[in-house]
Amino acid sequence: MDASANIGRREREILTAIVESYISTGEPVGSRTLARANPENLSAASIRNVMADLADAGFLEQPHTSAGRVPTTKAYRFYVKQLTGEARLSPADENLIQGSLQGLQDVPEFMERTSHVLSLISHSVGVTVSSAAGQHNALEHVYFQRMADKKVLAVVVMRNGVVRDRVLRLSQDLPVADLEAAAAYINQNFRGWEMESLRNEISKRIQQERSEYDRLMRSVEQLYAQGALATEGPAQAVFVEGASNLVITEQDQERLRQLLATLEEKQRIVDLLSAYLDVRQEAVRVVVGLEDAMPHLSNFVLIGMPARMGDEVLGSLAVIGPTRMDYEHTITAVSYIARLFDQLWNEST
Amino acid sequence: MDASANIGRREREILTAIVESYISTGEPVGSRTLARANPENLSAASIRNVMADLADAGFLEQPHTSAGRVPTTKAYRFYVKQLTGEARLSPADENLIQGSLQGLQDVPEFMERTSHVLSLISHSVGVTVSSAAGQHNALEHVYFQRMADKKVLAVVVMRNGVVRDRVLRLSQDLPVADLEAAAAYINQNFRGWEMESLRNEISKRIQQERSEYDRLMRSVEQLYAQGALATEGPAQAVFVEGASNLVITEQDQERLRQLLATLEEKQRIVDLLSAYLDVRQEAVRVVVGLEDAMPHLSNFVLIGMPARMGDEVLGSLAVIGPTRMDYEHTITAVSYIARLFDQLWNEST
DNA sequence: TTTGGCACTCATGCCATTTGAGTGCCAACC
DNA sequence: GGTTGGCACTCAAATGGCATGAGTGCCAAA
Repeated sequence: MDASANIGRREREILTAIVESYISTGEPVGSRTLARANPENLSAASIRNVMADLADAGFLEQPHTSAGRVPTTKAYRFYVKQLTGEARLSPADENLIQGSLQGLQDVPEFMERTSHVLSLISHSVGVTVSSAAGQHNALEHVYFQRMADKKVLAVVVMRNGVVRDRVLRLSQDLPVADLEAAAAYINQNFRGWEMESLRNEISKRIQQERSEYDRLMRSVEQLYAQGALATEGPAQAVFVEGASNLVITEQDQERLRQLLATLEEKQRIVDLLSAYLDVRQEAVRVVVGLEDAMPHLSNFVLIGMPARMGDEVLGSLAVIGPTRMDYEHTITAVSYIARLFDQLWNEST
Repeated sequence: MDASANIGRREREILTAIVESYISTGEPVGSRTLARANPENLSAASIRNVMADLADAGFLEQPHTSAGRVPTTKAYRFYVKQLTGEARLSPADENLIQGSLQGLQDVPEFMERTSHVLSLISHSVGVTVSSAAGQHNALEHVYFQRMADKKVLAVVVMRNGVVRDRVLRLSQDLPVADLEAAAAYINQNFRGWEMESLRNEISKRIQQERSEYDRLMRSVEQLYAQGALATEGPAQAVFVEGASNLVITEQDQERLRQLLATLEEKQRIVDLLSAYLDVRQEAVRVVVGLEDAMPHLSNFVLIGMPARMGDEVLGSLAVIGPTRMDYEHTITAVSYIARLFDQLWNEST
């Protein structure tokens, strides 16, 4: 039943050679060229036979009758699966990465530089997304500043150093003294609490006190209701770099335009990564054929993994590029950066 | 001496017609077509004469001998200068803008949405840069959090609601109590001070106290030395949107690639805007011919102005696009958004 | 000063032709 | 039976000739 069953050693070698040739040249690959390039024992005619089989099994396609063969999505998946994953980055690349990530101050900075360096190394689009604030985030300090009538700036500092600020619009004005009291109350009672349980507890206390006349709790309630302690914060930060690399790959004008437009829509990137990358995965994931999730990204590949700092997932890093890409190189780079990030952060903290 | 001297009414009309025709079609414009399109009294031959004069004066160029004329940079500058600036946006565009800017929370959000809406309206690249923190920024509150050995998170809240956080690496560890004391000292003594004079005063006091043994001042000095109160903050936020629009305009592959690459380098954008936009300018500035500042941006135009909130300059907004663009429309949109921003902010504050 | 006419230029599009890489299939070979 | 060489056939892409048409410059007439 399964067409892949008839894949023997010979077939595998030829398929690999075809994929690699197509990746490097971009031209449909014919039996003759292949026979000449890989001067193993095989002749063009034998290769032709194998190619016909591979085409039947759905690994190859012909753009038109008298052209060479082009690998299908299935072929790329097969090719990626049989990569050993033991490749190492070149020293030059390691230096490039280490240099780029030196002296990092915060996570967004890491995200930005990573997307950049990924785009350089993969010659495709480097993409990073910082997670919505993690669940395992403990409160360190809150601060409220009255800015105008009914308008309050809330600054929340988490234990891990993330600072979140937002402007709240209250239904009723609160004087500075009340704001200070509310901040003091929260800081004294909830410092070190995880944000989620903190929110639960506060809403519980608000319920309890509701009946009573308690000026303090009424202030807290107002602030809480307006999301003073919400952690989703602003939209997740998304960094997309290297879009210019697509110009070379993508010949068709209209497709290129749509591609760039898609990459500009941050939300789509977030969706894409969250659809394909699993927070728990330990290794790089390669997704060939993104057309299901995003029609404009047919013939594109996602190579990515979550960025961890110990147990906490701080975001995802990925490369989005054409199926014709150096998989091994890119996979190695992505995994290298993810590992390095975890290390760097631990060391310097 | 000045070639523009011989520009009469007739010449001006024809030049304007040529520029407009070229903007809308992209084809070199010939005397015949022009005569047919603008069925005024003039015949092709007369127009030819005028065109020859305009070409001599440096307003027109020919791609090759037997082709029509193309406006030069000089012609665009002339064209822009004679625009009345009295155009109004279409209601649709006004709605689009107002809708996009509804419910703004903070300046970066404004910047992001504005670059997007500008790219939509101009069909070019919308660019916004948020200023490095203004000079006229008063301190509201600082907060220090010890994160690890010699590592401190500094959070500075300004009176205008800008929150800046950075991780400091101290040469010597400070216990939590010292950090709290330092924060309290700064908050009590300098709340409401402008950042710049604040910094001067602090460094003065540090000088004075240097000889004495004063634990508090030593803590403050350390924190200050590591930039706890620096306001440049992280790199300025730059938002570039609509790069996909360039695909249609720019036919040449290699040029397109360089263009996109240039637009991806945030620092270049900052440089470009700061080179051409003056903080004090009240109106939209149109810069035709960016090749001086950036070779890859030849044949490109910058249309922008600073974004103000009262007296304070919060950043710049601009459109970067090909010389073939709808100047009047874009100018109007840029100025409309800048005005709207100032309004919106004042209203809601 | 404006206009019509005329000779000349050149990019562009069209067509027919050639070229070359590729395929499929068959018969021969080890 | 898998492998190979040979052969006829296909088709995209490159090539070159040719017609087309928009454009120019210049000149002479209105």
